[in-house]
Amino acid sequence: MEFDDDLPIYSIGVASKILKVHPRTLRIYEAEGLILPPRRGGKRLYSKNDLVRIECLRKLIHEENLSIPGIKKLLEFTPCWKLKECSPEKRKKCRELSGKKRKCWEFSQRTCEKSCQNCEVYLKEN
DNA sequence: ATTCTCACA
DNA sequence: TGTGAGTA
Repeated sequence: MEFDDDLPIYSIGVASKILKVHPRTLRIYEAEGLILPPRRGGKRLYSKNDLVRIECLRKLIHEENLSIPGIKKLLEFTPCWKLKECSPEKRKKCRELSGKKRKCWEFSQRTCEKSCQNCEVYLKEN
């Protein structure tokens, strides 16, 4: 099943082991707002897609020589409807609802190549 | 046993 | 980025 990929199931310990990165690094990514792992009982839980996103971050940092602030800049200049596969109609609603509350990329979590349905999720939540 | 936050010889 | 302290 594919929708399982968004289920938060990995603890930071498991995630860091799979990704072979220091847990501290993962916490830093979150503090920088590059990844938004939901928490349960104060514990971060990463989904399969989160792991993919993190792999993307590390690829950008190491292979593309981008810094954390650099990536944040990149995201700021990349509207969410370019990151995701949003229909013009959906896009319109999205902008009406989001307004100036949050920056696009703050809720447009997605992987490098695959899109997600956060748009719909966001619409439901509001 | 694990994770969390904070701070740094 | 990594590591240790003190908690929860």
